[in-house]
Amino acid sequence: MSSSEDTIDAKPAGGVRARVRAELTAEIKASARRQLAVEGASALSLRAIARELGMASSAIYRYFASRDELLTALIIDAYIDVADQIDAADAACERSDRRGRFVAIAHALRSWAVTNPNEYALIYGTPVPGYAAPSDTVDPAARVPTALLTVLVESEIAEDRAPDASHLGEALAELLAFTDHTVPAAVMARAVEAWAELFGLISLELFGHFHKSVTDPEAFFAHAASSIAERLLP
Amino acid sequence: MSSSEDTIDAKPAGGVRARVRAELTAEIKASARRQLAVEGASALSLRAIARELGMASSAIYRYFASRDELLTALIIDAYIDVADQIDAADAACERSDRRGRFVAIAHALRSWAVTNPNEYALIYGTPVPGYAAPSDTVDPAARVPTALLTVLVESEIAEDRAPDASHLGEALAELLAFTDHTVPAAVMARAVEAWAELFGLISLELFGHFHKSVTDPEAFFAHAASSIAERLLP
DNA sequence: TGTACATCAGTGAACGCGCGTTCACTGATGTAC
DNA sequence: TGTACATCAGTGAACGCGCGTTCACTGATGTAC
Repeated sequence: MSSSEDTIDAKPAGGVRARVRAELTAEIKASARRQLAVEGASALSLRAIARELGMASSAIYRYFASRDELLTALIIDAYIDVADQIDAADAACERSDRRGRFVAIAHALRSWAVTNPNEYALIYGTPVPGYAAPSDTVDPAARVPTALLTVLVESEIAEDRAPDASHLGEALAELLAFTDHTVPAAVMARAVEAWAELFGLISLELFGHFHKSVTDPEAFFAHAASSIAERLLP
Repeated sequence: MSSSEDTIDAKPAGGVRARVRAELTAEIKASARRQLAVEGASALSLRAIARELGMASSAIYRYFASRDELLTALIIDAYIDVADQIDAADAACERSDRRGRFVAIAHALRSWAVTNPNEYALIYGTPVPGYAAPSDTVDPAARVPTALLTVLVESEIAEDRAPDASHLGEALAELLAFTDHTVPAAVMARAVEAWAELFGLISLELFGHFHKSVTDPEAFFAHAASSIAERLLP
């Protein structure tokens, strides 16, 4: 989190060299993202990026130590990007309108996915074989589920009206601890179900399984999102 | 569907050559499946298969005209395999126990996915870039959703108790026609939601997003499946 | 049952391609005095 | 302000690898008479 270097507006501003370097780093990532769209993550090629940028393939190594490091940067960027969109959508809502916030978050998620299908596939689709996500990706990855959970936590669902959720306490222990046990297990279970349904809807749509069945995925998603909200936040 | 050739037990049985050919075809697919596990679909290599089988790489072309044709065969096999498992689970239930049938289908789906994560990723994960699924895959792919729908159709949900589902008539037109309009739009919407949630749960689990949150995915899936059944089949 | 011919499986070399990564290098930009 | 040195970006050749696919070929297995 040494982002202080980037935001300082002092005279040298990190120097001309640093600025040019940041720009080229961004260009490399942009070119890589364009490649994702055509070939998919596992076909991401440093040489193809260098070709598009008109530079020697070896020059990429001044910016990323390896192909995997580039992939990691793309993954982290994608997580940050969705999370930012989601947080913005949430922030635009009346704080007390929890259903509205949930629906807004859901729509922000789908919008981002439809606009950036390759980034979506990168982080929520089949993991790239042979690639092990480093721990840097964990925090950004947690922001989306956290945003969904926060809506829950801020609503005061003290009562546990769902039946027999005690047996889930163990399966969801980590999550319950994460919210300091302010959310009862049965409610948490419904939240995880909602989370799964949202991602299921988006994945089925983007990966082609709604072809010839759900012909208007956007309309259907809108319906599903509000019906989940009703179920989740009574 | 020329499976009659395979099942005939007459003397020549298609000839020795045909039998050997079928066996080697199966061996090639088995080796390919083993590769999926290690490298993922996009890294599937005909040369690696040939190496494992101890034959010249060019020999594979006596069995599959191209890499894509092999991939298609694997995809179709995977669809058939899940669907067979699901149908068997369904068939083992009391016909009238619709909730039981739904839950059995759900568990068969997850069991298959957990046992064959690579085949699951092949058909329900990120599509292989550059690969266009031929129309032969459509029918096998439809069997899983059809099994889920059939449970619905066979229950007599004549009443449409959910509110304002008329606006979904268009989005779900194909599905409603598929069931000869015996299922009202609102119920169909709940069915698609259920379908999405099942796949969402399985995908989140298999693709690593339950790590450190849902620590007992099997227990949680069991809970979710039965709560979906209650919601879907009141 | 035996012969003559057609079909097919499998071989091994080759074509042309792309890839990630390393390395010694040139020249430009920055830093210290 | 000017010089001397260190740092860094970018180059181009090379290493070693794997890939899908084609092709002319050798033998073995099947078929027709």
